[in-house]
Amino acid sequence: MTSSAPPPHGQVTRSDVARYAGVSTAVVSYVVNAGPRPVAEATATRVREAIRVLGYRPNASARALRTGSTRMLGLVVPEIGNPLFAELAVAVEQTAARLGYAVLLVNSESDPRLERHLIQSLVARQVDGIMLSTVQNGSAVVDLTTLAVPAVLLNTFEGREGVDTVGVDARAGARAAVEHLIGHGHDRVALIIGDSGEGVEAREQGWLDATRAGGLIDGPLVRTSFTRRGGYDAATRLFAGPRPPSALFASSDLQALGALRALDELGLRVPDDVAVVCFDGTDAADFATPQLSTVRQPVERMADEAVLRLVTPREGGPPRHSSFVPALLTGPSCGCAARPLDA
Amino acid sequence: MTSSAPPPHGQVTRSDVARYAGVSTAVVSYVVNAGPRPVAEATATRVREAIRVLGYRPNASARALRTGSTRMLGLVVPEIGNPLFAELAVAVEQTAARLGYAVLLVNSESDPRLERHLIQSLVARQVDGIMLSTVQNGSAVVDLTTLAVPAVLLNTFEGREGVDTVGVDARAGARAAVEHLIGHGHDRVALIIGDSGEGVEAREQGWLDATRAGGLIDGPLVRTSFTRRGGYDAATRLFAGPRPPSALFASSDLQALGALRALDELGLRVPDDVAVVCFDGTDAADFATPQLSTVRQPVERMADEAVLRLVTPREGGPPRHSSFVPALLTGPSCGCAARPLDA
DNA sequence: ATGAAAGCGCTAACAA
DNA sequence: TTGTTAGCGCTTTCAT
Repeated sequence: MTSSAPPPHGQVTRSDVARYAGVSTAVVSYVVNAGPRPVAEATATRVREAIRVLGYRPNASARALRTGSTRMLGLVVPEIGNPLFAELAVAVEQTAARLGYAVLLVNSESDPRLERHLIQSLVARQVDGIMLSTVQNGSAVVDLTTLAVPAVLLNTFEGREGVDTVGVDARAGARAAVEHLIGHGHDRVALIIGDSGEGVEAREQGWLDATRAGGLIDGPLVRTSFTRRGGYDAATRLFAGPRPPSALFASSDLQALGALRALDELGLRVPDDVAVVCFDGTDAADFATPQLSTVRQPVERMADEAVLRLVTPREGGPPRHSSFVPALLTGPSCGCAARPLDA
Repeated sequence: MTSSAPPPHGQVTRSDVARYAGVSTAVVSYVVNAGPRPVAEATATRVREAIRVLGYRPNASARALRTGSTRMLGLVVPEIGNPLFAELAVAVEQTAARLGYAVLLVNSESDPRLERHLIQSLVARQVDGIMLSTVQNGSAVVDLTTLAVPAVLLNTFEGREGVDTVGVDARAGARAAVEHLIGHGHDRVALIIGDSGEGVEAREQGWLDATRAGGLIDGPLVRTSFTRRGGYDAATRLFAGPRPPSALFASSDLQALGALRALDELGLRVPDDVAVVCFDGTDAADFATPQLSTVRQPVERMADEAVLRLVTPREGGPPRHSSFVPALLTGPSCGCAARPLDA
């Protein structure tokens, strides 16, 4: 039993370990980081033992200061209560964790001012990269390019000047959804569309593509928030008018959920009186009553791509846009058969 | 126009600012931190100008290393896809932000092993405190007390040895819910209960309290996960038997959502054939079809309390338990009138 | 294979 | 009121 008890107060540092193991602090570093210089196996064992005995934990702040990397990524979402963003956050976190990064997840609550503030705060905390699911189309992006922190924009439909982007081909997805409704014989397909944020125009365009290709006159359109509440209000308004639609395409699962509620209150049955299809493809759509037909965003793949972009920064070259293809999942809400629920 | 351009590469540091403003680095610190020593207004203005011109941002890692505080809190939740935890996360984030703290939010996916790992990783990142909404009842808590990081357990029904706890009086809430169903004339109230995690026993106990006080025989009980899927499976099973219940109490909003779906598939109407009440009181319950009667957890107040506990550590004294009283929100799913939706 | 030591950017005690 | 400076814990270059 040698001396070298852990210090009475304060944290155990690398030099406590070094002293206990009878080596230099450099060697402790080599052991902890498995490099960059080799260490004799016997020495390494002694060091590991010292670490265990003393309960040593490396100080991440010191390491970050020294290396210039916190191994943290920032993720900004408009609202974590939206299952799409919840799923995205989970996927991002998992991918990041696999690569040794932690994720600082923050909520902009769809507020551009708050969004800006949060981005600044992430930068101040020295995150190694920022993923932004932005509310707005322009301003925050400017910040991003002048930030000196790698950034990627998530949920964008198309590329952006000066930033990497990752998104889904929302136009094609929306078009497929509406074409499917037309295939069911509907000739008046209303659109419930988000009032801001990325990909709104694309979804609207896809809806137009399909209605026009199908020779339909443009159906009614309501612009509202991406929430349950938005969908509820929109559906209520759509069916208050004189010529209600026979089908509904909602730009988010959440909006469709709200619409289902409104339709129920109006005594309209889905899909008999009104067919419904939506966009996102989260669990919430799977378990809605009736199960919602929905355009599934490949959240995991988008998350992987975004994280990879940040942690393997490409040298030079123009910013890139990755577009993923969404898949239409059909279900009873448009008159198709139910799909099996995930286990 | 003096010299002192920002350094060609690398970050602008406090000494760049000091040089530009013609002061010492200490003064820059005093200005940035508004203390601890006073600075002449003229000097402060010059410093602020320098900060602006050079685009200086304090390095959080260096500050953390120096002060021993990262001003970050960790929040561990079992699943961010559950709206209860999403709401909790938002509330925690807001309270923390107000006090100058950021929140590292992580997902344990209800996996005890992962939960442990995440807690360790939060400690390694030097968070100033940890909030844990734990999956399990015992083991992780042990970790917590030996962690040398302030911790508080969220979503607990009662106090715990050695840790601060914050929770809801789930037993009283469950009892109120079930008594309400009995008041509607139901004499066979099934319980769909979570299979692990905090507060499970309390909810079960509250259900028992009510059925026994009402002179009912104990209804059927299904133990399942806290998810939509769990509720769906449980309801399916409950109504496959010979003597189905006339009412259902589910231990989470999500379970109730799943149950609604199952009931619909079985051709049972709510509340005519089966009444449903659940626990949590999230937005999801508000917008379900039909609107769910639910026991609302005061998420914001619990979050406030948890954050406050961590950032204002009390000296000595035994750990404390804060219990909040939930409120029963009635709605059509049990036969009451709909409640107005939040704006 | 290992050790000594510089220095990352910041805060605050001490000096002036 | 302001300046000087030690040192937080770590990584890594340069010696040995």
